[in-house]
Amino acid sequence: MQTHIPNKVLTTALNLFTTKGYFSTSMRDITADSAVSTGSVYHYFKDKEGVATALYRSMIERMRVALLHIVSTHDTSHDQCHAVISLLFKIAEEEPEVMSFMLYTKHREFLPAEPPVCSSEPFEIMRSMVQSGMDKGEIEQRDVLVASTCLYGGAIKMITSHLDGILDQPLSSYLDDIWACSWRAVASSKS
Amino acid sequence: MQTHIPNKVLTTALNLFTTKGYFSTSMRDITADSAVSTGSVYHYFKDKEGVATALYRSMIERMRVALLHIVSTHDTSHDQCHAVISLLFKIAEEEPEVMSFMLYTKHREFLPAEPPVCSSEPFEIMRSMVQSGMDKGEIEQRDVLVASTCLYGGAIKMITSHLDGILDQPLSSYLDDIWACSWRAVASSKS
DNA sequence: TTGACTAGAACGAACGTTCGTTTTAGTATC
DNA sequence: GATACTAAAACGAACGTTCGTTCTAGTCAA
Repeated sequence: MQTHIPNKVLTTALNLFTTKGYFSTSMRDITADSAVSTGSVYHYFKDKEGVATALYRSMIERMRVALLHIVSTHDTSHDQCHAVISLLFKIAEEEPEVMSFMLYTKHREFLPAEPPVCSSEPFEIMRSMVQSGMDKGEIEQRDVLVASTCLYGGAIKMITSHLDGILDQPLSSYLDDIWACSWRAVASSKS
Repeated sequence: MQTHIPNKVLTTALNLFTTKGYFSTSMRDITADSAVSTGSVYHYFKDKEGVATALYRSMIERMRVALLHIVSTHDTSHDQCHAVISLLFKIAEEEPEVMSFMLYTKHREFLPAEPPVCSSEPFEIMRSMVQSGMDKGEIEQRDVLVASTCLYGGAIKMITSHLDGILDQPLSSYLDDIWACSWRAVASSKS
């Protein structure tokens, strides 16, 4: 049972946005499901877009912290990137709404002011892991965007498949297989 | 200059849906930009969703035909899959709206009746290429969904990056690089 | 009493859609 | 060939609904 009103609103909004979509959830839906009155919602948030922005920012921030923690607790790019994909899979399974809103939602459509997810700080941290892997010779030299896209692309596609419900097995059971493919795509030949 | 009304409507809708998003384009926008009256639009299409459905179906069909042609004109899975990615890159560059609507739009939000893109026939054909590659020993044995996701995932992510406008170079200049990574991810060790 | 908070009725704008009408194109009648 | 009729196509003003938001009234701590 949550008591803090902004959190109640954000949690409700997250659920509604990911199940019905941003445009198909009305402020009335949010007030009804969260049991918070219209007045209160507008007291804490400027408008509907403000709710979505707050949600988006809080998730970006959460990811940023988690990724920086991974960087500081793993030595090789190999281990860092593996930890990233493990983390993404874990969140996708335990909190699919969070992953869904972060990866699978076209924020541009209702958050025109925010930069695209791929330009966000978390994705930049992920790319910097790849870059340092290339500097150290773990990862073959090539355009860092290409390498990152190939390394993470498969895993992310797998997550969206999971969110779409087209996977037979639990997502985590694919982790080793996906990682083997993804790493092989970019690893330098000497490793 | 188009004269066939349904085509005028569909072309206009495609442009508006991909630039403003489905929910942010009104029927008034469509009638204004296409210079077709409200009455005529509703004469040819049941409702707004009907316009989107027709658009979606026509694209799926177009892809289906193109992919079957690739299958029939290339012998190895290697060549087939390479041709697929080339085709996707070509469409993404020459008709970004088409790619955008096909790959990057959350159809589920406004086309709840349609199956997700990844379950559509085109994607099934793409997976069958991978499956036959595994049967022939070109591609390492593993879950076909995992292999397909890894093989195509990077390229598709690259396309969405292109559509987001975060690429420095023209998309096609990344093709060889991406293909090298992608194929290496799944190719059997003996090849 | 004041100020932060809550409540939900009320508002105006914008939406998807309908519908009565006009225009067009084709066909039958003389 | 001219006329009358018909059905489909095209039109756009108008409708009812729903939306995001505002506003006024009220509550409760301090």
